Amino acid sequence: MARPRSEDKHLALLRAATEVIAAQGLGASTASIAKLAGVAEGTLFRYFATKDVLLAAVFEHLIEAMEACFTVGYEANAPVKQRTLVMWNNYVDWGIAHPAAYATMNQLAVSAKLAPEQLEKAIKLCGDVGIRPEPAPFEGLSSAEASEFMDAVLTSIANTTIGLATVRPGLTGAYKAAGFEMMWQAITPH
Amino acid sequence: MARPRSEDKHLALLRAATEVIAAQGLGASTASIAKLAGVAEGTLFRYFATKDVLLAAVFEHLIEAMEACFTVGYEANAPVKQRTLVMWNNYVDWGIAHPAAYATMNQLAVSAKLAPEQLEKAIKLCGDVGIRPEPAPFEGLSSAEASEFMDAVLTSIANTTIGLATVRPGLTGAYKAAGFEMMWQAITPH
Amino acid sequence: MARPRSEDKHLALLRAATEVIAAQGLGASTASIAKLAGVAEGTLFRYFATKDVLLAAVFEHLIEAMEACFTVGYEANAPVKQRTLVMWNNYVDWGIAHPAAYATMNQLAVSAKLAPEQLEKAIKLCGDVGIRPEPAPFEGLSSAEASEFMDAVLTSIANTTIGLATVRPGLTGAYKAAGFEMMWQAITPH
Amino acid sequence: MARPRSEDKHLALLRAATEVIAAQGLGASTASIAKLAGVAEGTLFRYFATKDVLLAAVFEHLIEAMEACFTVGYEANAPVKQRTLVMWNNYVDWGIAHPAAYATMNQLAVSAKLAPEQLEKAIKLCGDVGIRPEPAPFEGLSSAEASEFMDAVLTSIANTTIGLATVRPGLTGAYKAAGFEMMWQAITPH
DNA sequence: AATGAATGAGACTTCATTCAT
DNA sequence: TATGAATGAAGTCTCATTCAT
Repeated sequence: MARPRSEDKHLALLRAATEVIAAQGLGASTASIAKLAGVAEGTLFRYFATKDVLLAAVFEHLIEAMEACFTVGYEANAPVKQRTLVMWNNYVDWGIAHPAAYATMNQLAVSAKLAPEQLEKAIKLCGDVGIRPEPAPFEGLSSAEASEFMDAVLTSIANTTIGLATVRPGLTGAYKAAGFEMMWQAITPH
Repeated sequence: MARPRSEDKHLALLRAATEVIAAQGLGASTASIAKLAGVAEGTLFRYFATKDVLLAAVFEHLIEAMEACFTVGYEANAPVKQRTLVMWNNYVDWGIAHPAAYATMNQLAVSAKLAPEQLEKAIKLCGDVGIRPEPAPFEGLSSAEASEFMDAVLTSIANTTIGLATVRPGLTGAYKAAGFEMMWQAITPH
Repeated sequence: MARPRSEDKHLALLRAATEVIAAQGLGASTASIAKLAGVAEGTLFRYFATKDVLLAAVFEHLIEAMEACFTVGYEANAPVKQRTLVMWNNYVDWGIAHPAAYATMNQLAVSAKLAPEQLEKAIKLCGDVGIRPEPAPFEGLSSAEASEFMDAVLTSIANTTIGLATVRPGLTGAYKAAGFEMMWQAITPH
Repeated sequence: MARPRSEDKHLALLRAATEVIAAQGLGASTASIAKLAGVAEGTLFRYFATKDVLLAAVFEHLIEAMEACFTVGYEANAPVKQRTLVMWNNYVDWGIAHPAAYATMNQLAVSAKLAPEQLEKAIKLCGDVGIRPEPAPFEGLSSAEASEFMDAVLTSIANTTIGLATVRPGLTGAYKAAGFEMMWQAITPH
């Protein structure tokens, strides 16, 4: 019967937090976030009980936003390399297109402010990105350990690609292609 | 600023900062750093005019410390792959052996608290790490651009290796070998 | 070697807190206390880590101040009633002379902000006030229980006396005498 | 202010306030009171314009509730001591039976949040409790002043009795009897 | 009349930096 | 030079009260 809670404000706060954190780091004040979102300082705490709760929600939101991009253009029947390429492009494109989101997500990922289960989710998502060939047999690593390592390498090359492409947007296409080639060589058994 | 008296205190502050920042992040208080260094709160500011100045000095110091490890075991006449392996091991071993230094360096590198020329230095160092084969010719990238990209990929795989090895110390040897293989495949022209 | 911590400020804060709490209750802000003490807001927290710590220290300080008045005029050889009268007067006079201290002490005593051992101390002090005849035998109460009850009654009558005397200062002398008589009748066995 | 609709809600708020204040002190939030009362935050302010107004109403309500207990078992023809005993028991029993109400009333009584005329009322009620012998003639006090003092003493002993009985419920009967004896001795002329 | 979202003042506390000793 | 007491701005969060629904 009262004014309903505004989905708009909820979203505005998440977006504002994403921008402000990208620019100023996790130390960004709740006041600056509220201001950018266009709400009063106190209002932020009606939507998120605590700054940490807000940060967790931002992470969740960014993960979901990213996830949503991943299915685009994906075809289950295509050969492995092509499917991997689609995912690669989706991920890299997302990172380049949303630099604030990308930066904030990275800051949160290394911040020790997230619950373990949230990081799990993110790691699992990264695993999904890695449609890739059978894990190469590495001396001293089980198949699962090798898989995990390869996924991590895949992700780190993608991040490197995003980083450079953001700095030199003109070379985005070339970076994406070259990055994919390097990544593919890295994780293909020889 | 005249060079302050005690070289000991200068160093103690840098080390204390490294430890405290690794543990608590860049928000760590100057008071806690001074305390761990065994000096008074105010003394810190006689050695470093500002917290940001201290942070920059910490970064500089860590870069130098790392650099010092790089020449170990290096032989100019050995074949490329072997020389690269030596550097690889030096870097990865350093990261694993000095987790606080490694963590703090990474925090600083992404913190927007560093002057551009400092980051340059770090990037250049990473370039030096990369004793590696001739850059592969990538469509749309100049030789210098390809070089830079390959160096960045090399570094990112090394960091991934350090990260996993730190989490699972028992597999350090296997990670180092597998990581090197993947990296080498990635940056070798095919 | 640095400026020594000021005993003056420590005391000024305790006194300011006593005054402000007497006037505004335990909800009084630390800012108002610091202001009345003539120090910066932050300074308060150098002397007392927390508002609760300050409150506990205020209580302690008031108890000690009160204790200090109790030995005045006390003669161990005098008859019981006379010794009791001396204590009675000391206590009542103190309460009347320091209304803010008296009010603040009472507020703190009922505030659930004090550690149990602090209340113990206060209760023990009240017991000391009660130089009084042998406990009367009350049906269903052990000697210790009767003692405790009598002390409590003694204190409550003293407090009542202080309260009325503060409201009507002109009658202080009469209240003190009448209060003592009533108290004495109450706790003397019949 | 037009009389609000629901007598139920009015009462629920008064009761909720009594409970919450007993548990958390006068700093208890209006939100928590509204919640316990089962109404919305804003609704509270339709019944009580201000938090202070609510507090005053709570006090009033408790005084009335207490008053209602006083006539129980009272017989105008009985001897004085017996009539006094009836009142004594009524008061003490009420305090023990309604600890939240009793605690809240005391908190309010010392809070400086009440208008003088309200305290008057409370004091007058305490006077009514004191069916008691003729005031003793005390040096320097008029008959009215002595009366007032004796009433105050009577009340304070009753409160002491309630306090101890609440802490040690097993001794309630003994405390009540002993308390009455002490009180009676105190206020009987000798 | 009732609701609860929104507000912003103000509470407690931390901290980089200054400065008296 | 070294110290650590002092400062006050700024941060997170709470809450009485207002107001759109």
